[in-house]
Amino acid sequence: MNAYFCGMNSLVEENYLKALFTLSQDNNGEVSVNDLSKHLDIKMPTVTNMMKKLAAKKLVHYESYKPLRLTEKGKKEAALVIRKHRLTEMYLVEKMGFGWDEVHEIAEQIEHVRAPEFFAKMDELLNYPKIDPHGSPIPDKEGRIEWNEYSKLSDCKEGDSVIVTAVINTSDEFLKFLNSRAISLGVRIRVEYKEPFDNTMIVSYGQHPREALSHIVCESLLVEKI
Amino acid sequence: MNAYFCGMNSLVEENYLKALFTLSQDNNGEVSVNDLSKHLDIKMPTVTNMMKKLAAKKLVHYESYKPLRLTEKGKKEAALVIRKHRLTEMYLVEKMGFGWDEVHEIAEQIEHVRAPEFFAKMDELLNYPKIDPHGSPIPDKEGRIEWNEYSKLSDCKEGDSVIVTAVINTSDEFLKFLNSRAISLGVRIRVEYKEPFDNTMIVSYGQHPREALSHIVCESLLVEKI
DNA sequence: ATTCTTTGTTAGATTAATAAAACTTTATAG
DNA sequence: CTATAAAGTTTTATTAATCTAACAAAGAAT
Repeated sequence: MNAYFCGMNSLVEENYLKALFTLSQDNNGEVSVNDLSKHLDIKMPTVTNMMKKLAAKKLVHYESYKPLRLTEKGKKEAALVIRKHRLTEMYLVEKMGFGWDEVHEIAEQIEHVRAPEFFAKMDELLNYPKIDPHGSPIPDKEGRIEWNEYSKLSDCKEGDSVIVTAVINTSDEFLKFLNSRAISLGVRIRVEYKEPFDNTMIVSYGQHPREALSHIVCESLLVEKI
Repeated sequence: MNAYFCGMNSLVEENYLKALFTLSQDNNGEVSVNDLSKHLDIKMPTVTNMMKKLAAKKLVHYESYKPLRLTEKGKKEAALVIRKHRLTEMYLVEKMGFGWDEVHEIAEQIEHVRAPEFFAKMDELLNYPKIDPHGSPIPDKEGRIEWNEYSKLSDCKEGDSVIVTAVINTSDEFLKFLNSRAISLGVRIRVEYKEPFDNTMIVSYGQHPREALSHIVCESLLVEKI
């Protein structure tokens, strides 16, 4: 058998779990064999078969003709794969200089690497990020996910009041910039005006009644609406 | 079939090629089925089978009961896998702070990632290194290898004259240190004395008749004997 | 030169992941 | 309430990678 190369729970299994996890978010935990089949581009009989195997491993609840549901164990496994994927995306963007749009395919591959130290190191070098470059939450080492509704400051409207919750870009320059404007996690910001031409925002916060933040900056600040 | 996940030439195939390449260096290009079998920890019949498949793909020359030999195409493929492995090792050490001893297993996994941009980026960030952290040459993008005989300065004896050919550690601090002592690629160094206690070396070069280089420094300098 | 050992090959079987064809269940539309 | 469509399942088959057992060739040792 091939488990030596592909790892204990194979890369194939990881892909099924990830797909189940993703699809189940849109439909309160239930996934149809058909949707899964289409999502993975694998024929339905194959999917049915694999579901029986995953059920035998207590990773999914499976009953004939019923919708599929991940077990708690399955959810955790899936979350850990997603953790590897999102950490990788974050690393590729932050530390290697890839664009947000370029990293998905690469991360799709690297997420299957079996080397905990490697992912732990990325986590450390990124300073234990809670979100990925697209603002999606990164599950923790136990597979737990903080389901916060983050939005980019750049997506807020005039009059919105928000709390800065995370930064996407953690480059030195950006952090220095934030520092120079006394913006840090937890700061409460109000959008006073949004320039239609270049999307620059005039905001107020703390001792700063009127700061201009460029669109680039606003895109890298994730906030929670209040 | 599984090629969608494992890639065009599977990860398994890559491992056979890599092993063939490695083993053939010790024996002017010839490898026995037995050695390959032991090296990969795969039984002989399986190896024979695989050799027939690789022969069908023109990657090895195979004749019953004769030693195995990689074809030119096979050598190139193998070198490209080794390139990915060594680039990865170099990246893990240089950019992520792993120790030389920790990186092999991780690189063993990442070398099978199919994402040319990823390896190209590592290459770029490492400034196109020619050798890996152990001083082994990194094949170029065409799979060509410069077969130079590099040794570490720390392995040289009193009286040896050498030319500095490469540095293993490319950290800012180390490069600054080298700069401060006017050591750069191409400098001709003579080992005057080697302190038995801590392996510090007293060397002479250019305008410097007597510089002391610690063991740590000497281990990071690769040289060509003359 | 005959025997024994090592090395290599063949044949047959297994497992994981897949698909095609045929069949069954559930849902939908008259 | 049937008839049909859609979704799901079963059965059978294929491919890649592996193994064990049995056999064959090459090489070494007397």
